[in-house]
Amino acid sequence: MEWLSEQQQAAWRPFVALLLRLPTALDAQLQKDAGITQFDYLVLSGLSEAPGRTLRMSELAATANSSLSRLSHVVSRLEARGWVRREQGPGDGRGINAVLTDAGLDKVRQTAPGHVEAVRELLVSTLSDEEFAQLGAIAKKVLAAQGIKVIIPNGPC
Amino acid sequence: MEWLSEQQQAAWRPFVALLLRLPTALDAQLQKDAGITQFDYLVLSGLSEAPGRTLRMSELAATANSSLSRLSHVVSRLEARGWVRREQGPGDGRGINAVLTDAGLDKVRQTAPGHVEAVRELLVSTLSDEEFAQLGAIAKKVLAAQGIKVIIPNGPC
DNA sequence: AGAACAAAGTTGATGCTTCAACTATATGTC
DNA sequence: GACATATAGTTGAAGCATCAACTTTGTTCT
Repeated sequence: MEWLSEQQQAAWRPFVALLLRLPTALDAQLQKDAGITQFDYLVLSGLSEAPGRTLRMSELAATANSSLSRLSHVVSRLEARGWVRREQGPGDGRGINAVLTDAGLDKVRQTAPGHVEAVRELLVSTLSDEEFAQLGAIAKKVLAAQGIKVIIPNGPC
Repeated sequence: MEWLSEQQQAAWRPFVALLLRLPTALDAQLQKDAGITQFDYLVLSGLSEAPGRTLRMSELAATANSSLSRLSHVVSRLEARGWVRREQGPGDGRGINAVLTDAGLDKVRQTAPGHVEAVRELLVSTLSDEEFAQLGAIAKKVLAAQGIKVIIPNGPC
């Protein structure tokens, strides 16, 4: 059983700090400006980028990196706010589609600029292009080691 | 107002995925093996490394990267479990010290190996030394841009 | 076709986090 | 010295995440 070396600690600690602080900061911005969480935003924007603004719950969970249970609760809340609607999916009788409503699309469009700006301010602008690319490559590698493939839709953020 | 470029998205998405998945995975390990959260662990181990196993609430909050409110709740729970005790601090009449009890120290010692192993497995082992160092440097830089200095005590993890 | 098992989703309970409001002590200012 | 303001910390309420249990539908094997 080995502890972390001093060099490893010197990398690990700041990373843990980032893991705690960045989501808090991003959530605070979204909560304040739009009354939603980052996870809500991920779900809404994930749907907004999907063909027909529609995704099966399990696929949406994959793009949002969440459990199905978490997603189900969140979709219920988003549904109650009129931004998402559930539909029985075709084919597989178990499949449920989450569909982004027009109001939901509006919400994403209103929310995106502020959120993108926060991401820029808090993260992107503080790093060189090369560093940011390194960060992405490292994240990808770590996830790949756990068999996770990141889904990259083509949207604002 | 600018969106993220395609290269930036290609870095941002995996990073978001990591931000969501890694804490979940670490929390799951600690919850399963020790019945505590990662944040609990951070508080306990932070105290275990402090002189006299004692830190003022506000200092502890800084080392654990948390709000005072969150810390206060957590310390109350840890106190109820017999791992931490509150003491009136000397000097400043407002200062409260959190002190790690013997039982608390035992808990950290029992918990640390499994947690360190999880960190190794999930993160450290998947990266080269250089990559891991890069990750640390990047995290440090991002935090520094927000005026946050990371406190690095000398403990297992 | 029937039994066993797996996959998709939901639900309710429990515990954690956040926010705003509050108390108490310290510090600065006139 | 009194007043205003800032800092340290706590608390309760509301919202969110997680886990286990459950239902329903699909798949596999014989």
